[in-house]
Amino acid sequence: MLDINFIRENPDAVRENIKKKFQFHKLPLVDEVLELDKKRRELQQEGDSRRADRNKFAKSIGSLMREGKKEEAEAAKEASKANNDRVAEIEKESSEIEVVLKKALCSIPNIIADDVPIGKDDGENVQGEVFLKAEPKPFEVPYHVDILERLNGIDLDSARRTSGNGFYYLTGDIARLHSAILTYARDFMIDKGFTYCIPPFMIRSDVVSGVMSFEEMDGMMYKIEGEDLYLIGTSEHSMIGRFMGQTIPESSLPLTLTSYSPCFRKEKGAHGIEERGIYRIHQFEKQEMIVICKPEQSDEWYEKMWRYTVELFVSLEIPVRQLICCSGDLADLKYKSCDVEAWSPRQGKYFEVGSCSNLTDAQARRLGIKYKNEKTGKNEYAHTLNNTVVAPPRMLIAFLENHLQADGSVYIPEPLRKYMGGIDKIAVK
RNA sequence: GCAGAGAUGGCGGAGUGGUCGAACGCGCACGACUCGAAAUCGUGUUACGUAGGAAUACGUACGGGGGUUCGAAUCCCUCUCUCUGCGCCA
Repeated sequence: MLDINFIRENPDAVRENIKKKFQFHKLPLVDEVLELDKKRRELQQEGDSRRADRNKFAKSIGSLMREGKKEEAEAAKEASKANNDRVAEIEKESSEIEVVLKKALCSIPNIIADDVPIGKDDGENVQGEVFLKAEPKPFEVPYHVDILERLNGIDLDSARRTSGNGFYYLTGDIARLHSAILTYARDFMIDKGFTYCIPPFMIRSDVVSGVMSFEEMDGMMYKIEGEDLYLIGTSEHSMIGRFMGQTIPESSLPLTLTSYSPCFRKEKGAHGIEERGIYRIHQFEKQEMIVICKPEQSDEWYEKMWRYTVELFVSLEIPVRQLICCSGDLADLKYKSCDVEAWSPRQGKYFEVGSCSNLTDAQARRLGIKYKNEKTGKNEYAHTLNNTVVAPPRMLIAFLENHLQADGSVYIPEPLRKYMGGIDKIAVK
């Protein structure tokens, strides 16, 4: 969500930005917004002066009553009523305009960073840095479910019976490995100075509609029957919701938080939900990082954040690369975004294991997340960023494929061993 | 879950239909006094929107939403949260 004042002053920059994102159908929105904004301000001016009149009437009626001038007071009441009718009309009209304006404003994409590659869709995303050498295995790498089953680490049949497609039982050493990865990731982020946080796993509808559009909500969120509660799709929802409408003291910025939560997603219409396995599922767990900072700090934090994820994967000896999101693939709120992708020796390509985004002030403006600028004394919108630290079980796929040995066992890299009771491999049962 | 009480500015806390953006106190900022400080005295101190170069003016906001009224912090409805007691429970 852009600042209406910015659009008013820089309509061409806004149009140029829309073109860069190949959203030509949204170009008319700029003029629509300018028009609505003009109308809105006109209405406000008339409304304000009418309301000023209402206040004057009310005051004079008050003093007339006290002086006992009954008839004059009644006459003033009549006059006031007529004025109030007009106020009501204006209020109705303004609130209608407000709704349309807000919707249009939310559809206009955030200004993207200068260094975002221009491209139509995800096919034009650009490879960034590459870490560790991506190599094929000297033997055939089976599908991850087969690896898991051979290690006695998964029970999909039972999960289908109890919960349906898109759920899983992880068992034994694999379940332990899953927890070990999360615990390691948690400690990894704490060591980077982040504050560990366990948020609510359910949030109210007003928070949901604050953090996402109706379409996203419909496609992702599970609603609790009979309650005004939804299961979170990511801890970002409750982590960012925590700061809705809040003004944060400048001295406590940047807020660097790492949160754990299970994530629940309907994945309505999503590609791959029918696929057997744990790549796309209705429930998974995730360690996330959230940064809320001053505007001048967000570029720096963005760089740091995706590199932390890379560092974590590299420490677990999993080859990864950065994939820079091109303009057309960038969600509307994002200024800049990249995925961290892990190497799949089975498929001979990289696949997404995390996503890092700088939303600048777009999300903060929408949700009213501000900080008090001590220098100017003004409240200003903060910048928000989020990134995946690690999300098993998806990450498990990369882990298993990369650490599978010729004998069918799976190698455990050193940093994880202390969370696995000291073992250095998971052997075939 | 039941019963009762409550939610007001950065904090404490008045205010039960008009003169209330809100007494008073604390805090904070500036000034005076002082070599300097404390104490004291004085002045100022909410946010957001609109107009304006600015000073400023007007509007909105007393947990959220809705209603009654010419006029609502104050009355009514509703939701949320907090406290106390009872009940239940990892």
